Amino acid sequence: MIWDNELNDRKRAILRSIINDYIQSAQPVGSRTIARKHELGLGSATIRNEMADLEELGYITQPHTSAGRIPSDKGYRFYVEHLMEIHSLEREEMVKIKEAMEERIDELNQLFRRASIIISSITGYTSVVMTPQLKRAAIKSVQLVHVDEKRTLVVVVAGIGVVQNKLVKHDYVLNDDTLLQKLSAALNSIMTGKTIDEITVPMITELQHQIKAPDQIVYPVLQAVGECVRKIESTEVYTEGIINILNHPEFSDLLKAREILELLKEEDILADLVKGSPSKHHFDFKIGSENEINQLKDLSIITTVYGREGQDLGTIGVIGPTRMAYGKVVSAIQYMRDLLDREIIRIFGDNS
Amino acid sequence: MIWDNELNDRKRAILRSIINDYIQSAQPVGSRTIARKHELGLGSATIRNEMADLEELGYITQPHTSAGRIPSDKGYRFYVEHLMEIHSLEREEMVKIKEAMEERIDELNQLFRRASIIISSITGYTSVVMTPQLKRAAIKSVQLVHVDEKRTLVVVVAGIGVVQNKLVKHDYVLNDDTLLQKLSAALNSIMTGKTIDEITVPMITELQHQIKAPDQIVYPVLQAVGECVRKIESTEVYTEGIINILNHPEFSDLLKAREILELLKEEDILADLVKGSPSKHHFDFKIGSENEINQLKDLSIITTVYGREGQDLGTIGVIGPTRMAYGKVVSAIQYMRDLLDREIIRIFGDNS
DNA sequence: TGTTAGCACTCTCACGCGTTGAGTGCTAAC
DNA sequence: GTTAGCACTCAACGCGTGAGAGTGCTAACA
Repeated sequence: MIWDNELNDRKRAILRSIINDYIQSAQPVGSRTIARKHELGLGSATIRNEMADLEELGYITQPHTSAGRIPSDKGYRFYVEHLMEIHSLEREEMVKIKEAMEERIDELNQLFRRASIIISSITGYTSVVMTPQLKRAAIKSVQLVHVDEKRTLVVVVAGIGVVQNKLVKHDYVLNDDTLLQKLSAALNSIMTGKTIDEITVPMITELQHQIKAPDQIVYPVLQAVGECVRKIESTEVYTEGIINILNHPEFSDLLKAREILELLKEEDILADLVKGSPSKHHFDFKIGSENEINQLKDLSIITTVYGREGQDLGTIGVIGPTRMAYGKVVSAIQYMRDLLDREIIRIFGDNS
Repeated sequence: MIWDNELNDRKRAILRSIINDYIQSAQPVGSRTIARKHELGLGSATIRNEMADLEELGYITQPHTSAGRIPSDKGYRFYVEHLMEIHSLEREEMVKIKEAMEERIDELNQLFRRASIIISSITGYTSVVMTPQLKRAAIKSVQLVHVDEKRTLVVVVAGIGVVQNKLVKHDYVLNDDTLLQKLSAALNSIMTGKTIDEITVPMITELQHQIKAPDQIVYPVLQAVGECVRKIESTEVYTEGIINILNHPEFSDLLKAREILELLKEEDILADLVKGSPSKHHFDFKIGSENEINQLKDLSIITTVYGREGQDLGTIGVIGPTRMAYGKVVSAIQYMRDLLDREIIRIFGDNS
């Protein structure tokens, strides 16, 4: 950032005041307000001059000549990088979060859903939690469970301990599970330790030769295994509090609001939005027009990653208006990320 | 309905015209409009007189003296009972629905989700699908699957063929699944054919005596079985297109819209709203203030039931403004219900 | 007796207009 | 370099006015 020195301390202080005020009030803020509220020991005229400079430099803009100033995307960018104060959460908020997270949870999807709900309720914005993406997961075991004569449950356990299952319906009539046991053992012998794309057609034909299981059962089962692996490897997106968007005056225009809600509903768009926080202990900000999608240029997105270092890293984030309480959101996400990390270790054990 | 004769044919025709027009335009409709658009062979003055009568009887109201009339809840009620024409769906709509439903689906939740999405997209309103409630489901079998040394997957199959599973984490270290097989067999021997509340404590202690499995594994497993049964017996609510609400001019007031969205988000409220369509082949209408929840008095809800007669009946419905295209919605729901019935039989087989 | 043309009346909505107030930029004095 | 003062700008608000849609009522008609 070569521009860091473009602003002297006084300008920074004024910019910070403007943004803090605007975040709180959603109203353009004028020089008098700054002079009065924040004790900078400056008169309004001085502040006016500085504001004119800040405007020329592109940190703030004026909606119209006789209005106060509002921060530009560049202003917010400078704010999150240099000016923002991150005051930690209120004690009661922490308690609330902790209590909610400590209710007995032992499935991952519950955990993520819960986390998403809490973050959105604490911040008042929209939350997104993306599950870790497990690329090319090695299969640990495959189990077949006899449900009834025409249906079988396929269970796949992957390397780090994620489990998926799928019910298959087949035309072949199974009266007991002896065939399934044989098939299950055979599947394990060829699949264990491999990723799905290491399993080749010859292996399958070989398998069929060995145990002479009919096609009507083998194919559906294989397909289900593939489906389970796909589910294991794919990421899921949990989102909560989408309609919180409506609480903020910048979206009082129904048409715009609808458009945004429509977009945020789509999981793949959300996934696109929040992806790309590379390292841990680092927050990624996308502010307003830094976002690729044009309709969302009045939104900011704050994300970070959670999970065991180097392993399954998922993303957690918050979407809100550019005029977002950045400091508060950062601390909320931070707190939740730490809790998530702890819970994940509790559920999976610490095999790092 | 003692009032059925309160309206002669002409009044009915006029009322129908008013409602059809209003459903389409969302504007108060005046006497001239009716006289012109619908060929009733009557002058506007005559219609004005009839409208005055209809107003006095409470079927329509005037927003203010010099505006046209809009239907009251009572008017809509009469409309759905006597006046509404149910023209079947457009051919292309049917094709669209059928194609969407015929993509390979073999899990029930996918089916319901899909149905919900389609209904909401066809009608442009909010759709709700409630899964069948299986009260006191008999357990058909319980299977335990060895996942890794500290985790076991519990699979419960219930009478009609519904399957649920839950992953349990236990402190006891399992190196292979011999113990699980024994436990599984024992569980089956005491649980098969019983509902969950027929299983008593003595049975459990007896079981523990027999197979000498440690508490650290038996208790978590039992709890998981209970959890699975709970999931099997509980209903789930699928809803889609909530924000379609915003498309309708009656909810252009952001505050009201937000309130409604907030309510429709809650699963239990939805469940409350749509419950209570007793018999099959019958539509249940809740119009405006007939609804218990005051904030939703501008909404109507149309529901019907699907599923195999006498057995697992679920509910499918649509929520929209009282000014809803009732005819269209009814035919869409009808069509979808038939498809759902067929699919359910396909998945479960017809063991009725 | 039912229907309809005509008319006066009512009320909303959109438009234009002046006023108000917040906030600015500039200048001159400190 | 800072600040008080002043003229200027512009959105927002309230108000009055006129157009338009729709009504109810009356009187005439079939």
